[in-house]
This record gives sequence, C-alpha cells and structure tokens, in this order.
Amino acid sequence: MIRTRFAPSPTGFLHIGGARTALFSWAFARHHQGQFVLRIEDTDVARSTPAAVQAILDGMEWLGLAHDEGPFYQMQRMDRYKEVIRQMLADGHAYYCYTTPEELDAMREEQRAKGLKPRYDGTWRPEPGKTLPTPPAGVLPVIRFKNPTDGVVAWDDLVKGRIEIANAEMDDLIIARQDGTPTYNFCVVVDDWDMKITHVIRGDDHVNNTPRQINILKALGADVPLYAHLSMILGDDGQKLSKRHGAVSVMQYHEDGYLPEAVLNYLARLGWSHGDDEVFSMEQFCAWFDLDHITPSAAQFNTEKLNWLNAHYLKLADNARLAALVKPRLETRRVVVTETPSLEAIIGLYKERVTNLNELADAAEVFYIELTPNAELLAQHLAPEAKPALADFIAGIKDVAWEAPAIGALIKQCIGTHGLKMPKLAMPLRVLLTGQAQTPSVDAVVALFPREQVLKRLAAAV
RNA sequence: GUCCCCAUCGUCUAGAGGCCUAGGACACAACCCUUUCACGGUUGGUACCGGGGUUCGAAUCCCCGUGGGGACGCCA
Repeated sequence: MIRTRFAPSPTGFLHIGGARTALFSWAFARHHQGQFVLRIEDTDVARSTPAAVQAILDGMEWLGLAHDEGPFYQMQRMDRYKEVIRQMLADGHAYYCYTTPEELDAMREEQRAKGLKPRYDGTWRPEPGKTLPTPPAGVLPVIRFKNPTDGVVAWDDLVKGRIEIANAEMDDLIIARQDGTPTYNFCVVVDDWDMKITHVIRGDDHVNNTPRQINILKALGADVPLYAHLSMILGDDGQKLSKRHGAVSVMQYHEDGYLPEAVLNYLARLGWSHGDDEVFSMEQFCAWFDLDHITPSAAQFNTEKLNWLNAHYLKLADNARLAALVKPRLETRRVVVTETPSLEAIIGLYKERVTNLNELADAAEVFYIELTPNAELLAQHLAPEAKPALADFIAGIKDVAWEAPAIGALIKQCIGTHGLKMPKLAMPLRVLLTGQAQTPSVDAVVALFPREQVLKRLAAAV
C-alpha cells in the first residue's frame, strides 16, 4: 500500500509551492490507489497559529485535494515523541548535551571564520573510553542524536537520482530542546515511521535533512521510505518566492477569479510532463502521474499560461456554476443581481472572451447598474448620420421578436435604409447599452436585456 | 567558507546515443475569420551554458569550468 503525506507547518497560508507538493503527493497516492495523509507540523509553538491551520485546510479544500487520513497534529503526539526519545537515550542513540546556545553561537562563528562548516563539536558525545565533562549547574541540557561518524548516507532520490552525503558532514543534531519538546527532524522521522509513509514527496529544501532523518530511522530500526525531492517554484520574475517577495496564498487565486481546475492543471505541468499533453483533468492526471517525469530543475511561474488555462476552463464551465461564482463577486460590489437580465445568459455570452471570474463580473455588472452614458465614447461612436438609423431601431424594437436573430435583422434593416455600414449603428448601441465599445455580437447583447430596459438606455441618446 | 542540487526557445517542457537541419504549449508577430474587441484558425521567428573527452555517431554518457539555487538553527 502506497502512503504519501503532505506535512505543512502552520506558520502561514498555503502557497503555490506547497500546493504543488500537496498535489503531487495526492496524485501519487491516487495513482496507486494508496492513501494520502495530512499532517500539521506545529511544533514551533511560537509561529504556529490556528488561523494558519485553517488557511491550509481552506486551500486544500478549494483545490479539492482531499486527504484520506488526518489531519494529525504533532503537538498532540508529544507523548509518543518523548517515549521514543527515552528509548533512544536508553539505547545509546542519543545523549544529553549541556552546551549553551551562547556557546554554540561562538563555536559556529569561529568555525565560519576558519572557512569550516559550522557544527557542534561533540563535547558531550559519549564514546567508549571517553570521560565526559561534569554537567554544569543550572544548565538545562538538550538531547542530541548520536550521528554515525564514518561512511556515507545514500539514497536513490526518485527525482534527483542517487545522492550521497558523508556522515562526516553532519553533526549531532538536537532532537529535544531544553524544555524537552522534540524538534522537527525528529518528529518527522517518528511520524513517517508511525504513519507508515512509503513515499516522502517534499520540497528540495529538505534534501539536506534527508540523510539525518535516514540515520535516525536506521537507529530506530525503522524502514526507510523512498524520497522524492521536488525543486522549487520561482516567481514570475525568476526570483525566489518568499513572504516578502511574490509568495501568495492559493486562496489569492480564488480571489483573483481563477478556477481551481485551472490552477491545478497549471501546477501539474509545472515540473511534470506527460509528453505534449497540456490540458487535462485531474482524473487524467492521476491516471498518468508518476515520479519519473518530474523535472529536477527549478521552474519559473508563468501567470500568462495560467491565464490561458483559466480562460480555457472558463469556456468549458457550466453557466449555472459560473453564475454561482460570479454572483458573490457582484454582491461584494453592492450590485443587485435581478432575475432579468439573466446572469446565466450574460455569462454564457461573455465567458468566451474573459480570463477570470472578476472580468466576468465586470462584464455582468453593467447589466444591473444604473448606466450613465459615457459622453466621450458616445461622441466617438455616434455619428450624426447614424441618428436617424438609431431612431428607426428604437421604433422597430417595439414589435420585433425578442431574440438575437430578429434583432440582428432589424439592425440590418435600419442601416440598409440609411445606407450605413454595420459599425455605424452597432457601435453606438454597444456604448449606450453597456457603456463599452467592446462587447460580444451586438444583437446578442441587446437580446440579453428586457425590451423596456433597452428602450430606456437608448433614450439617453435622443 | 563547506556540503548538496540544478542547467534545451523569453517561460513551462518533449527528448533516456542515431527517429533532432531539436517537437509541443504559453507569450510574441503576421494573416484569415469578423459587427467592435475578443475567441477561434493558419503561418512564422527564437533554444541544446562553455570547454574537453568517450563513440562511427552526443541535447542525451564522463570530466572540468561557468552560472544559478539550496542547506549549514534549541525554525519547519
């Protein structure tokens, strides 16, 4: 049974990189009929917040990335971690260290100055035949993992290939703080072990943690899972995403009018490919997804392509569904959506030409508000010679069949009698009815309104 | 500084030694469609980081260089 997990720390929203990691973990489990576990890594009490937990849950839900187990919270598993630490102490895989944070800082500074990799010097590490210093009074110890000193730790990364790191590169990491709470690298190990995770799919900022975790796993006698390290996603400008620069919540995409299927499809293709396939459903994605076609290099986010996908999914989306998504956006703008004109009909006409739901709301808005004619646009598009044709049109409206083809025929008839070209009448109609010079086919736009409303809006011109 | 990772069009990528005078998609340009603007359709330009090997043959394998990124926390 394949089991994957997504393990965010609740110190902020679910950003695009996290979302892709979650997507890939989820899809991998789905592909293999396995299970996808959600685990909240909240051991950093100072930075973790319930609001962030909720934000992550909201993001996952919006994207439709449902977990099969969890969410598990690390803070609720303290007893288990402490039990494992006791065992490691008893087995000699861990030891107390009385070096203070200040001493560590000084040590690191000195090493850096010498051009060395900063690391703990092993003062309190027990060795056969070694006499340990006497614990200083008043210093609370931390607990360190006794990392092997020789040999290499190696694993076949499912994305990057074989990676080997010498044990000599690693120091004895702290697995429990002075206050006794366990640290990240240790909790992850215990959790992945207890939760029987078979494939750890995560960001490649964890590559350097992997050998440490493998060593702990081995000390515990646990099976080592398979690892797949995903490279990072860069911003639109090629720069690293950070809180300060460019990183936004996936819910911001919701705000900005993107459809979840567009975001998902976009993310799926960012760092993964299936030949030339660009547009596909999540069902198709799960059927295709594997770890063999993940790019090991970093990928730059491209909003243009996301926009294109979003426009594509908008065209495909059901009008009623879109109406339900657009309506709240109009209500936020205090636009009262009435029965007529029909929001669904408006959306049906405009969804072909917009990029996001907010643009759809922009288009729909003018149908429901009191429209004051844009004098400038009107002057530009309503030529004096067109006025008689417009008058004919207004007169003709009263008994034309209220459907686009008949209205279109009426327009043609009006321009015909006055020897005008189509735009001469179509353009002022657009401006008068919608306040805009760019609209869908004008007869279809006219047909969206109730007859009286058209009369009312056109009256402004005469 | 030390260790680790990465490197094909502007961007996302295909490519697992001959199928590659390098394919697709976004973006861009031109044209077509047209009732404006879009949509859509057609066409076009642009890339294997550099240098050495290995091989009959390399975008693909190896080495070096260069460039970029990550890690080095009692954060996760």
